[in-house]
Amino acid sequence: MDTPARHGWTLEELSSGLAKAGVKADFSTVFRAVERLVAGRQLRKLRFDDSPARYEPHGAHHDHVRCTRCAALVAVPCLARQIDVAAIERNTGYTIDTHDIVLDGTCPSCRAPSPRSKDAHP
Amino acid sequence: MDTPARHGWTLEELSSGLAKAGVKADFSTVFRAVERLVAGRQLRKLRFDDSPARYEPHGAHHDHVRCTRCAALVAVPCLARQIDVAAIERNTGYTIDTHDIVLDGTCPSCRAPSPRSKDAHP
DNA sequence: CTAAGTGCAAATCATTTGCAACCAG
DNA sequence: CTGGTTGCAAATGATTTGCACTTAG
Repeated sequence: MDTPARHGWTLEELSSGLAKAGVKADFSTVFRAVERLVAGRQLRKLRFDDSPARYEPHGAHHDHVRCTRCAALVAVPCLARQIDVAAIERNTGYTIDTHDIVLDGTCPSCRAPSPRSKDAHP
Repeated sequence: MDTPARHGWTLEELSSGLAKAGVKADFSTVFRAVERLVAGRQLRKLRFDDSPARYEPHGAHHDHVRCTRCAALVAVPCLARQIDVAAIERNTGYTIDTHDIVLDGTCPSCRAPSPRSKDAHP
């Protein structure tokens, strides 16, 4: 099933979205604007697998669960609270300020209903 | 430079590494072999930011801490144990089988105690 | 012989960048 | 005028794919 939730936008989506909204902006202009926002920490750049980068407003942080078969994406509340970040900062010397957590698995639809599985074994 | 820990290999590294080891294999051959292994769950494909994909043996799982300034990468023991995965499976209906956790922050060297920083910026 | 694996070159795809025209101050 | 933006086109970089050719079984 299709997920109504947005997990940020790709440049393509932003660009065509703007166009549809009547704003004329070249792809490269959108690209430059967005990159500027990323640099200024207004946006976060997300990478899922091989798909094009997605950008999300920096405040809207949440983590993701992703179906490895159909690539469906679901957002879950920030999981970092469950991680002992302080311990990691202590052990690595790094100062942590954000994160990207993606849990990979199989979504309900891809899991059982279908009787035909093709790529399960060698 | 320092390569205390490997975080998988890029195709480029694998390819040239093989060459150096006397194995003659075209880039595309390496690519196909590696992708096959990923499909067969022998390797995991990792994505860090914009850099080329890295592949790591599926068993060697660990998570990462990354410096947003110099991109230095450090491995930390699997953090998923700290996350209540069961709850997520319950809430999303997904079956989780793996994950990718990247904590972003600033490494000690970039934090600035030292006057000389490699990539100083305005 | 047949199917699978390989090298090479060319095609894709997503992103970046160079540069001249353009707009606000 | 002057500096910062834009659009367009062309350049990159990383992957992927088509196809003819070997090679193992």
